[in-house]
Amino acid sequence: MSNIKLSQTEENYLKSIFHLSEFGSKKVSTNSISKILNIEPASVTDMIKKLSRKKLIYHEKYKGASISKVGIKIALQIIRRHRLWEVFLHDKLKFKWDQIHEIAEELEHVSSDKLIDSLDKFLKYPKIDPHGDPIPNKLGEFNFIDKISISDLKIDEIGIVSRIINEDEEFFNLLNKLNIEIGTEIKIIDKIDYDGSVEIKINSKSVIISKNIAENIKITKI
Amino acid sequence: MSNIKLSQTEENYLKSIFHLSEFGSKKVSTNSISKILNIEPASVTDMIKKLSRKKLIYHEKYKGASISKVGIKIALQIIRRHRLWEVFLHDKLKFKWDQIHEIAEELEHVSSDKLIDSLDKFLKYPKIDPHGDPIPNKLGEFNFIDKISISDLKIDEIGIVSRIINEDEEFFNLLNKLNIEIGTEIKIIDKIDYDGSVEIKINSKSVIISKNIAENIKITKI
DNA sequence: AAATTATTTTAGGCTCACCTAAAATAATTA
DNA sequence: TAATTATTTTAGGTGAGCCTAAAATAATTT
Repeated sequence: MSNIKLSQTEENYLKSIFHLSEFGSKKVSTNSISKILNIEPASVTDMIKKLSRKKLIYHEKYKGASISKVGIKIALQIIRRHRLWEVFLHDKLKFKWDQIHEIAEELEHVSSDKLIDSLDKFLKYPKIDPHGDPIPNKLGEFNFIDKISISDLKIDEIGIVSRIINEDEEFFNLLNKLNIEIGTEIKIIDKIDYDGSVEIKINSKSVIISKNIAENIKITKI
Repeated sequence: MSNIKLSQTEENYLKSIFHLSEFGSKKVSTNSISKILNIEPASVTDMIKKLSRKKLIYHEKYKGASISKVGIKIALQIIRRHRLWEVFLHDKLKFKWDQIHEIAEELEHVSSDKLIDSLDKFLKYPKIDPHGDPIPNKLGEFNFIDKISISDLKIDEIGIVSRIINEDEEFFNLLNKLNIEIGTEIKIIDKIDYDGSVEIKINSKSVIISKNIAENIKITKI
C-alpha cells in the first residue's frame, strides 16, 4: 500500500480535483478548485505545486492540473471513507439524509485503514451510500453505473430514483416535500417543450418539476 | 451551551490539563504538560497564554495553570466523545482493547454534538468505556467511583477488575497473558511484605504480580 | 492583429502551532 | 545565604495554509 500520509487539507484538495476531473479524465483549472473549496486561486496554485511535487497530480504552468494514478487511488480511499461513514450515520445513527454529508467530511479524515475495513464489515459491505453513490472497496474498485436523469426518460416511462446530485439543504427540503428519496418510483406524465419542465407522478400524485430539478435526480429505468 | 469552537490542538491541551489537574483540583506545571504532549515547554507556554486569554484556564506567570469551570466543562465533553468512540470501536467494530485509544484520539475531535448524542443512544447510553472509565453524560455528569487497586485488598478478599490505568501495549500484552480483563474475578492469596508483590488467583490459577502491576489494576471489592 | 478581459502565477504577509537559544524566575543544595 | 540547578518565559525563527496586490499568460472581442 502507498502509505503517504496526507494532511486533511491535502486530502480535501485531492478529492476535489478527482471529482472535478471526472474520474481522472479531464484537466482541472485552478479557478474551478478555488470555487469548490472557497479558497483564493493564489492559494490553490500553492497547493497544486505541493501535490505536484508529491506526484499526486501533474501540472504544467497555466495549463491546468490532472490527477495521477496514485492520486486517483488515494482519492478513491478518501471517498470510500466518506461514503462508509455516511452509511453509518444514516443507517445506524438514523441521521436524516441531508445531515450526513457535513459530518462525513470530518470523519473521512480519520486515518486508520483498520477502522475503515472494520466499519465496512460492520455495515455489511454496502455498495452504495444514502445518496445512491457507489462505495469503492478496499482496492478502489466500484460499480460505475452511468445513470440517467429524469429528463432523459420519455413520456410514460418509469424509473426508480437512484441518486441525488445536489446536496443543498434547500434541495433536500424540496425532495422531502415532493416525497422523493432513493428508491421512489417515478412515472413521466408529460414533458414541456417550452422550458424542459417535466410532469411526473409520484405515489399517484402528479407534479411539474423544472428542468434543473429533473437533471439533479438520477434514476434507473425499469 | 458554550459553543466556543476550539482547534484540535487546543482540545488536546485542555484535555491534558484537565487530566493532570485531577478533575480541576490541582495546579498543573508547564513541564508536565510538555512531557505528556511531547511538546517543548516554550511551546506549551504559548498555548497556556492562549487558553488563558480564552478563560479556559487560569495562569499566573511561573506559578502553573489551573483549569476554569468552563474549561472543565469542555474537557468533559472531549472525554465523553473519546470514551463513547472507544465503546463503539470495542463493542461494535470488535477492536481489541489496546487498539482503541489511538483511533479514539482522532475521532474525539469530530465536532458535532448531534453525532455524539446519536452515538450515545446507538450504544444504549453506556456508563463506562472498555477500560472501565466512566463516561460523562451530555451535561458532563458521571459516576465518580473511587476505585481501589489490587494492592488495597487483604488476603482472601475477592475483587472484580473494573479499570486498567496503564494503557501501554506492553501492559496490555501482560494482562492478556495473565487472562485479566474488565470483569475478571481475582482473589488475593498472599501479600509479600518484602517488595509489595501480590499473589493472586485468576480462574483457579495463581500467579505473583509486582506491586507496580497490582497498583495499575483497579477492582471493585465483592 | 490589437485590445480587452479572464485566468493563473508570483511576491510578500499573516496566523497557528511548533522549534531553539537565551533570559528570568523558582527551587534546591552546599 | 549563596551558589547551583531546574523550570518557565521571552525572543526570534520555521512550515503549512491561507490572504491581497500585482505581474504574467491565455482566451476572447473588436
